[in-house]
Amino acid sequence: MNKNDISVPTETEASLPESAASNAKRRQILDGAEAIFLESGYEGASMSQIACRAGVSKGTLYNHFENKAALFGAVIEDLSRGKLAPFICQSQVTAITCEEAFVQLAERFITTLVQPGPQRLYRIVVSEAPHFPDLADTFWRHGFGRTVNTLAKWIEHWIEQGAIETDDPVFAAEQFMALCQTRIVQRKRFELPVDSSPEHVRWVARRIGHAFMAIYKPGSQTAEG
Amino acid sequence: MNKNDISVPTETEASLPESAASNAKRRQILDGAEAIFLESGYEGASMSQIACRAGVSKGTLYNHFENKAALFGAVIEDLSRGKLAPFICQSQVTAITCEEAFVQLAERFITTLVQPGPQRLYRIVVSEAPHFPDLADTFWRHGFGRTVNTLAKWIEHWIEQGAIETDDPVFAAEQFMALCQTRIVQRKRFELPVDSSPEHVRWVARRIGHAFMAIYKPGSQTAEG
Amino acid sequence: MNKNDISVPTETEASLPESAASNAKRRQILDGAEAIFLESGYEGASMSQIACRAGVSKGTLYNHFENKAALFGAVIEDLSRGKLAPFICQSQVTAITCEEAFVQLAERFITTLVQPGPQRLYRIVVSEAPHFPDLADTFWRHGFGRTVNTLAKWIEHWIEQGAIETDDPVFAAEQFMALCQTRIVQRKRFELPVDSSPEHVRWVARRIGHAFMAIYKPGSQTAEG
Amino acid sequence: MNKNDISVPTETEASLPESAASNAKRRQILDGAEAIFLESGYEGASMSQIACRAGVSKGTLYNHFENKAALFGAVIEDLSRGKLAPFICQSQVTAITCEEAFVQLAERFITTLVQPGPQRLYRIVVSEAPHFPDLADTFWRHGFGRTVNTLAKWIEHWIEQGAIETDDPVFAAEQFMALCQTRIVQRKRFELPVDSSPEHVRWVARRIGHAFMAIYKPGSQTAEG
DNA sequence: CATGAATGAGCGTTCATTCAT
DNA sequence: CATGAATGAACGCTCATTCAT
Repeated sequence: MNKNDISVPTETEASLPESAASNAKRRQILDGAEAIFLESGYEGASMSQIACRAGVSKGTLYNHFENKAALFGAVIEDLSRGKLAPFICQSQVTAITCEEAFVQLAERFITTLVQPGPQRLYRIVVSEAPHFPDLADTFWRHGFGRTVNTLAKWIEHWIEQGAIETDDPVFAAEQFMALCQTRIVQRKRFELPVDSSPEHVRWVARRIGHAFMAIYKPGSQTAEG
Repeated sequence: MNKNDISVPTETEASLPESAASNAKRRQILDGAEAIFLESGYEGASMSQIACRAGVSKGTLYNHFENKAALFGAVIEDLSRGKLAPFICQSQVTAITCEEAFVQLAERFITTLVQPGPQRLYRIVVSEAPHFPDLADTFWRHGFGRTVNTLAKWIEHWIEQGAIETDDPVFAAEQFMALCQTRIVQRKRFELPVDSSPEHVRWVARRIGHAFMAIYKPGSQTAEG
Repeated sequence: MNKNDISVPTETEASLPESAASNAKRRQILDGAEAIFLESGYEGASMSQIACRAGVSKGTLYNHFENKAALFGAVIEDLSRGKLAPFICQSQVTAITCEEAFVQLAERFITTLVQPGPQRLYRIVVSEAPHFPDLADTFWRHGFGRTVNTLAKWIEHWIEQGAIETDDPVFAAEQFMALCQTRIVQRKRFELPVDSSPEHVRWVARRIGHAFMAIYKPGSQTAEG
Repeated sequence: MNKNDISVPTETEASLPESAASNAKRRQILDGAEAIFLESGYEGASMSQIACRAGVSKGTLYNHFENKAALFGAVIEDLSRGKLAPFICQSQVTAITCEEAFVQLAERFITTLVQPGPQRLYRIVVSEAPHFPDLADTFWRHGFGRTVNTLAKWIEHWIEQGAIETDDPVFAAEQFMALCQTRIVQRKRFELPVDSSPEHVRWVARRIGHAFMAIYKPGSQTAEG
């Protein structure tokens, strides 16, 4: 494993095969449901639309999932696991210096987060979190939280290199991700007009990398309580 | 005006009185609608529930607002203007040093943002932004954006004092607000368990203040492109 | 009175003046209500629309008319009396021969009956007749029935002239009116495409006049039981 | 085929069976809807009433018909095709002389047209014709127009016999039908009191037959332009 | 297991009507 | 007498869910 590879091994899914045909239908339903839920939100989506988009009958939905809420839960888990995680984790960082490495990482994060899929997923998870207790937990474990953990380990690597200094790499990772949501990601979330060109993304990423280094480069933590 | 006062003058609302009774009913409806919309989201809220909570008949809703969407828009505007803005803006900072001032500010921001009202408003605005183009704009102008502007002016004050150095105070303000959403605010948004005690808030705020100073204290911007 | 004048003296309306202003408002309401009822039918019309078109408030409607049904009744009476009757009755026939006189009359009838106003009035009266017992009676007394009576008297005139022979001029009048509804009027009622040019109207009218004379010219009634 | 038989072969309906149960429900809904629409008109009928009368739930209505308008269209087509056409067309005329044949035909027409079903159908079609462009066309093709065509062919038969003389049998047919609407049918349409006893019907029919012969018997067309 | 018709509660909205001002 | 806000029943229609086939 390359020292710069921050990818995370995909969890070995138990994935008892049950029946190939059944799994195919389940996949078909999940695909349709993901499309509709992300477009319309939980309440805005209707089981009829989902059945239609998935190309199955409404009854089939209920053969595979107990009800709308259960289907929604499965959709979020599937998305968090399969769509979001790969986006964020499989990053091959090719930088030489530490700061440049974080700049590249910020660039990738921002680029990923402003895409429609992750944006929509973020929206729906945040908005339904109060009504589905398990949902945000799922999203966190497979998505954001996982990224934070990966990032924290990567930061530990740089600590070993002597390029970063902190006694709380997890907090540092969270802070880095918070910084990545400055301006572009933030405004996109509100559908406000914002320049999201690669050039602007890189410009913001550079400022983030610079800021992160300013905070955590060895010697800057002295004053901290 | 105290130099540390970052409050913003409330916009002189035209607020043509029309009729006292009519305005009272409008207020009554808005109050009921705010409660329901924040609880259930846009699609999840029903006009019947709103009428019930507001203590008026369903027909009355439609005498005051053209339809559900218009009522929702009015609710968001009212909340952004009346609930969020005061929370964020009317802060009397009593600090002596610059860093301590930003720590206090971070503390106030976090404390505000983790409260149920702002959390719910954030949720609904983010989730409905794609379906209501005007909505996020309203929220931004009266809420977040206004806070950013206020904060930027405050930062300019510290620049004049020689305590902060940057040529882009608005970006710095956005970065400060992004930092404030590390850990507690972020996790609360996902309804994840997190220590939001005043002590922990203060601890996070201190780290934010320290980080912000590390980024923007005079002399740290030299390496920046 | 010209022997060819088949107009009917307008009934001396009691029309107690009450108040000029009140009558003006009543007129205003009737005008608005007529427009809406004729456009949308009884059930399809709403009191709100009527109030809006009439330029008065909804409450005012109920100050002048007990309810929707009463307003509708007044509208039909007003239309039957004021719009339909004059159209049909005030005909100056300038013909020389009896047949040509009936041709001219048929021409006028057809021309009148295919116009939007009378068509709509016919539609609404026919369709609401079962639900408003008085309504069709009103329409008949002031509209169709009055025309039949006028026509019957006019036929009697021709009987005296020896140009027509029948012992039942009222039935003859009804038959003449039935004939006038052949083709053009009939098809217009179903909104079917039909040539309603003056030339075609005249062509049909000639056939009607000819047919009527064939039925009622002296000597043709001999075989009748 | 008897020369006096003016019946028309029922169109071979494709009537793909799809499923017996589905067609039965459709029939059940149409029956309920016909009853309600004919009683109350299009706007006056409510989908709830129809569901109730048909003995199904409201949702079922919408499984079988896209909306109220589509259901209404299907009702009119069904009535025009199934109820009106047979009434009018399947007439076995047993007359010997031509005039007596037309008297019998008039008698049947009048008898049919004064019955509640055809009366109500006429009312609703005439009143909704402006709002449903296809509707009157459907009614005409399956109902009135078909009758006119059948009648025209029958008239041609009498022309061949030398009993009738005209170069426009279709217009003659229309004229005959117009004559049939004298007095009884006309007044019934306005719900006016009128003697509709078989004796009176026969009396009117005799006058119509006599009139029709007077117009079209050989030799009477000479004066025509 | 897939289907799709059936359900009835509930949706957003409009209605005719009332009544305090 | 004019007004327009208030009402709640009813509107056309959609919903999540069930179940016989």
